[in-house]
Amino acid sequence: MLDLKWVRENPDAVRSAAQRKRVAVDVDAFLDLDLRFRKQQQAVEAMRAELKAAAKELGRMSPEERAQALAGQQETKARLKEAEAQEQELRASHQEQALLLPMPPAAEVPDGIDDQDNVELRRVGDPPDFDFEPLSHIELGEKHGVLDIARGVKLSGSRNYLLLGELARLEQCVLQHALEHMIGRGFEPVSVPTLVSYACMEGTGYFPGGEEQAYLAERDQMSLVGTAEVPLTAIHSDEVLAASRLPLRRVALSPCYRREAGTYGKDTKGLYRVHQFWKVEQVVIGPNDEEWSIAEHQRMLGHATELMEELELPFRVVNVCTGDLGQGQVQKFDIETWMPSRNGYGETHSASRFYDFQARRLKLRYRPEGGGKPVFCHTLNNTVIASPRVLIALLENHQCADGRVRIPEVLRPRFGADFLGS
RNA sequence: GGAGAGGUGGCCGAGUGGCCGAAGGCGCACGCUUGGAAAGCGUGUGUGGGGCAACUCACCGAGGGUUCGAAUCCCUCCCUCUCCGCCA
Repeated sequence: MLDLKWVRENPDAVRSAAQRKRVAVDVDAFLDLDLRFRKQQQAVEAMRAELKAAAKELGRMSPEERAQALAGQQETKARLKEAEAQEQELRASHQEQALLLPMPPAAEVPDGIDDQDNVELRRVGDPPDFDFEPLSHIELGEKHGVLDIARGVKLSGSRNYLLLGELARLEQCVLQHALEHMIGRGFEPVSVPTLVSYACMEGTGYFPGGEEQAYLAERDQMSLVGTAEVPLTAIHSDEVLAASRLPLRRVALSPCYRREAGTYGKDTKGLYRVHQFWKVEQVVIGPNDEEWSIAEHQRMLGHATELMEELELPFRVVNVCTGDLGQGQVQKFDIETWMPSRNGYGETHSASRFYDFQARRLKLRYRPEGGGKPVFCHTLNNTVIASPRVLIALLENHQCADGRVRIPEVLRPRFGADFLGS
């Protein structure tokens, strides 16, 4: 949600934001509607003021006088009712359209159409140079009897899977390690609901627009989240926090659910694109300060890249282009990890900053130091680790000539062995 | 699932038809006091929209209704708590 006063004063900035992000939003139509809505609002308010004043008079009148004056009151009430109906109509479409206005991307976001135009910022680590024919994670998983996609599909349809034995354990080790990685950096671990209200989805910017991607429990008007960003960010919605509590740094390990509608035929093999996965997600709620947000964004990115280095995985960081940005995102950095079977980098992390876009929708505010009006917070989020996608990288990059998979040093104490499949 | 109680400002809590946007307290801000602090005293302090000035409208869980007039009466829904039942 944008500040509508700002939108009225800076229509060009909104037009340009829409253009850069390649979203179809008619700013002029919105401004026109906005004007008509406010006019109608004023008309309604004038009538209400009239009625209110008259009601006070009536209270003081004698019964005979009152009987006479009632007729006029009834007539105004009838007119008001009509005007209110129109106002309601205008308000509904006004709100609907306001929710679609795009947050302007930061100046340093590259222009582009889709992920092809994302700009690589840096590479860390070198893709492995195998002196044997490397296997895909599917082949590796089947070879060791730790991955069963066919039966996952039998249970739940396409894009479902079973991890067994050592691979199931490895997954838990990675997730636990990631969680502790963040706790060690001052983040508070939180166990969150993953079945949430529509308000949470709208507040974080996924609805309206993302309904196709979410599993809905329609009978209960709930939605399964695609990321713990949703509950974590919405924890303090409709609240006014004390400034001293900020920033709130939190991390959650949760299951995530995505319908992956419109991806038929894309990444159909293996564990890359699945309907259900685990993710450790970091979310920060901070003060309304762009400088601070920018710095925190880098810190959060660092938390994830440090972990990837610990896991000894080659990756690169990309500056996501305007066309690939979400409606509310100001800037986004993706971490893409090398996956030999793809012979390329595959997205494993996504770090976004929103400024007050989500906070406005969530009514997430704080009272500034020294009192004063409540101010909307800034919010940011980033993946710490997502599984099974990271398992692709772990299995494929660390495979040995004999088919075993080397476990990175940091995970060995937890995993209890140096290799998977020995 | 059955029975009951309740949802009021940043928080607690009074308020059963007009004098209530709402007592009182806490918290917070400013001032006094102090060597400094605490305590104490005084003053101020809800949110959002429109106008952007005076001012005005809305909001006492949400939505409807009754009434000239609703925090207060009626209906529906949501949520919380207690007891019972069931159960991970």
